[in-house]
Amino acid sequence: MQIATWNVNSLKVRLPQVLDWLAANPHVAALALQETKLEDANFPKAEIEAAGFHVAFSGQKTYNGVAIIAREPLAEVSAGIPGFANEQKRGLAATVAGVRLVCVYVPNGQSLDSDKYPYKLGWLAALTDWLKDELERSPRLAVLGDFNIAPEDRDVHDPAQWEGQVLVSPPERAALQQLLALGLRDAFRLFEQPEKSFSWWDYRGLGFRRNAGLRIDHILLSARLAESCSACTIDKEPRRHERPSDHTPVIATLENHHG
DNA sequence: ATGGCAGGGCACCCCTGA
Repeated sequence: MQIATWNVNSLKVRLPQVLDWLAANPHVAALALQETKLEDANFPKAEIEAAGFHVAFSGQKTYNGVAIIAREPLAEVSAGIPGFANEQKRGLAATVAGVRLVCVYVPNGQSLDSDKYPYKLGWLAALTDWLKDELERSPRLAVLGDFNIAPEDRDVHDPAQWEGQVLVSPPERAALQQLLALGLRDAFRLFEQPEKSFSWWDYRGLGFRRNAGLRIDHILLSARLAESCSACTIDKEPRRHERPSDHTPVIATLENHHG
């Protein structure tokens, strides 16, 4: 089975692309979406179910919003981070085919001197606390989403240009390392990868054409799932579409095993 | 030093994204 994540930057605009992509990628058992930007009352549940999928979602008007689309029913669905103020709809967990999936849209942070920056770090700390418990309950766990953190300089098209900015700052990178220290692995780095591999490119200034991007969308796997992971790839194809999202899907392939 | 592009709200210019 494959699991995938994609920040769609408005599901209202991108739903046809999402359904086309799922049809073209039949091994994707579950797809985590971020930035749906839809209140639950307006979520296209019927359209997604009519296409043969199951779906869970947690959204709000204008900003944020997360969803998980799956080919099998979703169990034990929970929105948000337990014990954390969840006005911003940025987290969703569900179990699909025996795998615990946690879909995250980590706050952007805006800039290092913004109030949103400490909010981002606090959000990540709360996520880490929660996932520690979640991992004890669910050894087969994957955290998928837009982390808004480029883990290392090799995940940045121009590290000198980005130095000192949000998405690459040492405290953000340290927060990601704290998350990994729970026993999670960055699926993409389990394998040899092409240099200059990114998952987001700025709409402005021909960012995609210049490959001026960042790798900020990640799939983190528990030790058990990392053992069964045989590939992790970034699918750049949707970024070439008309009206693309600025992010592209990231896909991890998990070999079937028992237990 | 600034804006570039895109989406949404909601009323046309502003906010946010990354």
